[in-house]
Amino acid sequence: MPELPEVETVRRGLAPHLVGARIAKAQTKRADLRFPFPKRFAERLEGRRVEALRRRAKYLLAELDDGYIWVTHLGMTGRWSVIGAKRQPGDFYYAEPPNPAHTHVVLDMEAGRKGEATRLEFNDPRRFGYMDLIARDAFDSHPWFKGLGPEPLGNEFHAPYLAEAFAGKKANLKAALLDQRVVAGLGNIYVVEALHRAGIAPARAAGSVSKPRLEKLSVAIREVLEEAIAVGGSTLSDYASVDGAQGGFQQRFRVYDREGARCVTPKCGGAIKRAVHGGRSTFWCAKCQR
DNA sequence: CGATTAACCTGGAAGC
DNA sequence: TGCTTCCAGGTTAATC
Repeated sequence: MPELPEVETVRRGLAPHLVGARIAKAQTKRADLRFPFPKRFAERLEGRRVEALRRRAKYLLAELDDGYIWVTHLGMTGRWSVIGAKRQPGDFYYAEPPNPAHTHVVLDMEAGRKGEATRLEFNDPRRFGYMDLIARDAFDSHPWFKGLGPEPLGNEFHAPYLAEAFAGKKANLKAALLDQRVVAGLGNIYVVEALHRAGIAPARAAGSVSKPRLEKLSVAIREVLEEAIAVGGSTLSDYASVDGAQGGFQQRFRVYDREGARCVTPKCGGAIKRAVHGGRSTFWCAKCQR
């Protein structure tokens, strides 16, 4: 269930092992994930030094020293693990180790920032994840990236932007926020949670929402993402960070997966509803979301 | 244009 | 103990 906060958590966990380090050995265990790996993928990774690890929307971007960007999308169940990472019992629980039958990429790193040689494994039971190597100067025109909207935690995302993006739109708000061309990185959980915090019904036509409400919405989106990142994202079943730690934000869901429960908004207490739209569950409080 | 369905895959939970 | 059905973080194409 990697949405923006989960991908960001993985990025932060992976960075100390990747950035500044050279890939000593790369192995793929099959020819494809959701899509075929690029030609000679493993060979092209071997010997490369990772100069930076960034995130765009739900993609991880590793900038290599040969001018290529190595892209990973985690799909639904993709997981990067640092093998042998010390598990430090802290605020969060630990996930089951991934099933080795679904480990598809193995990287042996030379020394990273921490000075340790580590093994990194990509595991993905459903194989909705995907990877590619994109030349840096072709990145902006690449089909996965050229149409993406602004980062919701970036400076270009604010109420006036939403007003412009939604102008004349008859699609419902929830669908509009899931559209990566409008804003990049939100998924089902965080859209539903942000709409609840903003007090707006998911079925509202996007173009019909007032400016003050869009202000509330833009703030709610930022807040929910920042809170989620601070606790390592949300774990429904598969997701875990690179050291096996589960997220903590699932304990703070106000509507997601809470059908029939009472709304926690002060003085509300309405019943949380669930409906399916476009094949995905939507949760909201019929009393305080208008 | 917008809404819905299916497709890509596996595994876990629930129902009978 | 089976077996079947439904469901899940994402993305994209086809169809109505």
